[in-house]
Amino acid sequence: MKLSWDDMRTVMCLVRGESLAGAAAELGLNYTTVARRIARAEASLGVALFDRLTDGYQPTEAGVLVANHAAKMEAQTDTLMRALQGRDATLRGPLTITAPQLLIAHVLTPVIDQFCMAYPDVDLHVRATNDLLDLNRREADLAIRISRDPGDSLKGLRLTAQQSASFATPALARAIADDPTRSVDWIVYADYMAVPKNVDPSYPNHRIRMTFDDMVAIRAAAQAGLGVARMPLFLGRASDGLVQVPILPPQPYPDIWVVAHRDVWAAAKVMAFREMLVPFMRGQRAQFIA
Amino acid sequence: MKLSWDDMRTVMCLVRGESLAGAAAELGLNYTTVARRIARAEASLGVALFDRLTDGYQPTEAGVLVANHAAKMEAQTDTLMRALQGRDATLRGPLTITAPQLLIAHVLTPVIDQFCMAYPDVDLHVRATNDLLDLNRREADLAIRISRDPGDSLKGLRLTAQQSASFATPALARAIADDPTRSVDWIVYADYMAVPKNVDPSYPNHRIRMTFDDMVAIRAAAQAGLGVARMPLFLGRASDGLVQVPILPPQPYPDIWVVAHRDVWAAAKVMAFREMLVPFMRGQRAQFIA
DNA sequence: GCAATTACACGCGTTTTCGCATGTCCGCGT
DNA sequence: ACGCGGACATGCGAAAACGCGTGTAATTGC
Repeated sequence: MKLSWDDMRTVMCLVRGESLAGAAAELGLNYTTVARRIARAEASLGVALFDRLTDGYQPTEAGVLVANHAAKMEAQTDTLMRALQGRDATLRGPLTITAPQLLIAHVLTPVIDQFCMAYPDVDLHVRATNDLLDLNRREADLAIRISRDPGDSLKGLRLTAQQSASFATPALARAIADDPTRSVDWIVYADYMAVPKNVDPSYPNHRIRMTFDDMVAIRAAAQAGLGVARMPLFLGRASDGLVQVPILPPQPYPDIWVVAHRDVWAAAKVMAFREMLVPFMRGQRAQFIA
Repeated sequence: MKLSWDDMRTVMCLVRGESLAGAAAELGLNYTTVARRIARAEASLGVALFDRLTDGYQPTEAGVLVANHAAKMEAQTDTLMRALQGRDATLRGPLTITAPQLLIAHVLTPVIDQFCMAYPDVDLHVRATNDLLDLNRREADLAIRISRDPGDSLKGLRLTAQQSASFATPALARAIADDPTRSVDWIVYADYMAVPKNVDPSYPNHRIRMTFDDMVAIRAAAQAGLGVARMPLFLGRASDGLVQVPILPPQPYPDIWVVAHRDVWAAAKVMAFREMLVPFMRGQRAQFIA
């Protein structure tokens, strides 16, 4: 009736991963090892933790119980790791940052490069994604986010305000300018199935031509001349083949923040990055507002 | 920067055990293994967790940090184990009970024997000690305690009230009866450096002859005729060579309880023991009160 | 209806981990 | 001063854990 802590973690990963292979991937192990550990855990507890079904391992009630407790232990290790990281005064070793794909591509590359040059002993991992990584679970140490506030349990600094506006190809822009009453084709976000508010009333006719769930795709569609897209000023200005059109005057858009968990906010590497990022972004403010 | 959960546990045990050997004993490992795990933990974290001094391993600030978080994880595993145990509906496997030394010796032996006969598949461990074992940390599953209430987070059932009284050898008892004014020598608890309250006023002269921190020793001294001792009725009555003396009339004494953690209270083995214990103790009540 | 895929069990050879024996350093008491 | 015991380091052989390859059953896709 004595269970290894690592075996508890394995049980948790198997419940979470829903298959030996999934758990093994999360643990960085071969799936046979996961199977063996589960067998050992069940033997030492004398309780079945999983039902072996044809399509995989299905946790029993007891298995879920173990997994839930292990999850709390994992939260504890996350807290510990953050605490250790927050104490770390060195400018060596790994640092993971995350930012929206397009912000990295069009704005942040220089400051990332500058940081790597200045601190060659830091091995910087950049996770360019639009998903919000969980800083509590240490998926990243520092995040640059577009949002209205830094969020709970996170510490943040507002880097700049920004605005959005409407963009299209020069040809389409000219056509609309020539005939403001023609119907304007919009390319919009999938979950925002409407023409943007506050469009200039000189352009009375609109329709939604297509929707995407990804800004890269929206921009590509706009660059292909398929319609007008609303996007942050920095993005439209940095995109070849697009010009700003006056249909939608510059609108408020969520601010850009740099955020980190409170525990790691003061870590040397996190501070060093921030101290390079903040003045850099201050110098770039003109890109973001009209 | 990835630390095995078992290594965290090892760090905690080393901080707690204060030497490789102490930690190894707690973990059931060889001390070399502990040393290796600590070295591995430090390597993977890149932080010194212990200072190697000539007289052993001294935890650094970071080591204490790790140990504190591991302690919280341990509490979590304890909770889990109790939960699993509470779900256990079998009457097989280990069951650990604890009770005061003298209560086992003079009262409980028959019911313990009865239980072992009735449930031969349960391997019962009895921890006869006056220390209060920590039921939260699963040092025992069920405890029989002499106290005024079951205590926080524990569930309990009052088995019987009891009283204390004064006991001495028959010779000493006669001598005092012959001359109530002679000075009565008392043998008392070390931390209770006073003659018991509520002594019969017919015996006006008292002095404390000696103190002990252990009831077995007090009884032995009384049996050797060194003086009068206050003890629970059941104990004095069951002790060869002692008779009750009327100096101290029967006094209230803390009740006897059976207690267990709430999580394991309803476990099959715990219930089975309780269901044997409760009627047994009911039958023994006359032993405990005048 | 048959190939491809997913998910797992099993056996074998390798790597890692572990326990034991030995050696060193140091403080302590005689 | 010298022996003794506690606490740790080190090297070696044994044991445990692991990864890989193969085999099987059920499901999916064409």
